[in-house]
Amino acid sequence: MRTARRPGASGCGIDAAMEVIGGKWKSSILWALNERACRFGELRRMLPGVTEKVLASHLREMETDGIVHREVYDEVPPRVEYSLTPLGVTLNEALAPLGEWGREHLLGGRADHHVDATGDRVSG
Amino acid sequence: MRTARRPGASGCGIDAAMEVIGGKWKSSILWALNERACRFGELRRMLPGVTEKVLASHLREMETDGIVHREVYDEVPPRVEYSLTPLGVTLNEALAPLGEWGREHLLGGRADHHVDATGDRVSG
DNA sequence: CCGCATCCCATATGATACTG
DNA sequence: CAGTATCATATGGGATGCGG
Repeated sequence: MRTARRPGASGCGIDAAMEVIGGKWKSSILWALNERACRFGELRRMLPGVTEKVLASHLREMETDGIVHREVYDEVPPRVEYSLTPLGVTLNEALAPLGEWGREHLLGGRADHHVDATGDRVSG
Repeated sequence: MRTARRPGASGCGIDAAMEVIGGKWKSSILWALNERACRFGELRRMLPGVTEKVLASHLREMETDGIVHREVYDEVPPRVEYSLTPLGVTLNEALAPLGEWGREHLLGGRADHHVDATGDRVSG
């Protein structure tokens, strides 16, 4: 990531967007945070298999991209909470159709999914 | 690609979809083919910077994924044409919102884009 | 012209250990 | 708990050359 793929390669913003969500866990993080703010350790547990390094890297990139907000509480037990910015929410919304497509055509099934990123709970 | 990222990582189809369009040039290819069928060399020219190997690899993966159709004409001058399958068209449509998001929020501008992937010319 | 095979490198990702 | 540093590995992707 952050390699700034040559602009205008495809002529639309997909390429640019792909860079933002290009990380292996980016979409998962996005999805996890879509419901509520989470602490570092929480995200770790919600994303089985991700390592601290990768999680931290992705989180920082996403923060740089303006889709994730990092709230630090300098309490005695260190605490940091990550949440989606309004921009992150819009990204999640833009991602929804793709998610549905994948579910429909790839996972080969439309379970009665609980529409989280379709605009129902974009309040956070 | 083809690594079959662990299913259910994020709980929705985004992860699955990401695998289909995960290649560096996948989305560009998709976008290029969205307008009309193209020959190998054409695609090469349309995607400045891509190498034959990568282009061929991506094309094959996309064919395997059922989003690209490969038509072979065994004429004296070898000719092969690639085009989007109906599934590929739907993928492009699902990708449209993401593309718009990227254009709006990343490229920082909504030029009066010629809506190619929004369903206007999904005829082929 | 279409496409594949091989070698090579850059990068992303992962495992582990350590610091505040 | 949060985050960093280092090392190791896997994969993608690029360069080049060959075959149909």
